[in-house]
Amino acid sequence: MTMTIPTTPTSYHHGNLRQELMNLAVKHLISDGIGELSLRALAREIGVSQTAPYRHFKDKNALLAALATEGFSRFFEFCLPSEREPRADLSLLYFGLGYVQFAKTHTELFHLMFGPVLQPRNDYPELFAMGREAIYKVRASVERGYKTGVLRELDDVASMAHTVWAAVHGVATLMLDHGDTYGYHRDLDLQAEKSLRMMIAGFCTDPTEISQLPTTLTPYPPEPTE
Amino acid sequence: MTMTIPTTPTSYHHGNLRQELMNLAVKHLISDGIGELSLRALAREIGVSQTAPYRHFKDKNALLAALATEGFSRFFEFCLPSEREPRADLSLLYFGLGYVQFAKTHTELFHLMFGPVLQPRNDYPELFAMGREAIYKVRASVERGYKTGVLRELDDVASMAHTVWAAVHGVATLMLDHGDTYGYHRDLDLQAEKSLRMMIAGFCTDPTEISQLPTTLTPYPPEPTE
DNA sequence: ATGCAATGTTGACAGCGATTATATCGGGTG
DNA sequence: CACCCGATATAATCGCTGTCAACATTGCAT
Repeated sequence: MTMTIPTTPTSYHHGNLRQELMNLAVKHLISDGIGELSLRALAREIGVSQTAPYRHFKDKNALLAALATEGFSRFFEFCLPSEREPRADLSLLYFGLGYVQFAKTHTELFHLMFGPVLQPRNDYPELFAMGREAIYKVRASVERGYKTGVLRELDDVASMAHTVWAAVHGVATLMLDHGDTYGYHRDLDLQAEKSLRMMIAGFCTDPTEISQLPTTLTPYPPEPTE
Repeated sequence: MTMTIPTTPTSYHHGNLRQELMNLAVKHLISDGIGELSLRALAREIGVSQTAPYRHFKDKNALLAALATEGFSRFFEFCLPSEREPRADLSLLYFGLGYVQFAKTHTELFHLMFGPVLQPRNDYPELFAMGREAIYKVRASVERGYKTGVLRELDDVASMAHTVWAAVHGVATLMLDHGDTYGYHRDLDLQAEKSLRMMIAGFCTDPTEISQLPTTLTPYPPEPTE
């Protein structure tokens, strides 16, 4: 009887199936996309019966929802620079840059979190809550921007936050879903950042800070390393 | 031997299968969504064998691509007010409003046309061309706006058009995919229009025209009539 | 008329999500 | 210690799907 930690458990009960399913699912999500992900394939690869996953997830969408929820945790890390930035206008810019960066490096998770696959959201309360949390972060920045006078008070806080969100969301999704309409170049990253700056600058009382901030382009390419 | 026009053909050959498949597919797309659409179900409902559709579409995605391509034709009609408007800034606003309106009334088509389902676009040349045609329309407006001096020359025409596109696209997709994060109200339409105006106004030398134009809200609700 | 390309049919295969009933484990209670 | 119960995994199965290969029918051009 092996007493090793069950990395390769020989026992009847796997013991860590839920987590292992999610880990493997993320991998397949990255390499094959949402549509190709199959519960059966996951179970097969882990070496467990094809119905075992159903002990941990009510159905396939429940697994996807769990992935998306976990994805939000990673997403919030991408937005950390935004929360640490005291200037509200720069904070919004950092939020946008983090948003785009996340979309680029976790494309399939992004589609899961922000796309139409898991709808209506009411069926996934945790996921719903995560979305709310995200928008609240933007609202906080906008409110701060109003108080400090760096943002133009074009509308109430909620509406303004929604607008900022829409701007950022548009840049990111357009980059993902229509990137090949323009060709997949470094230009795309650059264009995304330019678009972000243009729009956010339009919300500022003094746009010079936004335009003067040095570019945050990450070393290109992340290029599918094969 | 009935000589009636084959609305209900009794002959071996259907004669109009391709078009009928597409019509029925659109219907099912509206009521059931992309994921639920099944070639077999379509064939069954039309009263034809389950493999007959493959004489007209290489695979399921080919049918979806055809739908998306056809969808662009309808889409361009929604943008007609934009092309008829001589003032370039208002033209962009109309483009955005048409875009949002289309997304709301043809949600599933919208997801097909602008979402990640049919990717890479290289596999669907006509679809690809349609996307290009759309962006060219925006570019034309931007160029006109530069020449007439109503748009601020924040960047070159292509970049500026991309940015406008991103703004509009963000408003529409956020409305569709995160509408229930805020609740499905008339407020959503209103918010979309406000966001559009805010962003486009930021691109104008004189934003008063944009903000003074009367609201274009259509009678609410389209409400699932069921 | 005849032959060919386009169109539709039949039958089959593998893969999928999901359900039901059954087997195995492990921890807490007597 | 023995026992039982809940949590977990299994086996067998259903109905559905996309897709393929081989065959049947049609209409049009020659």
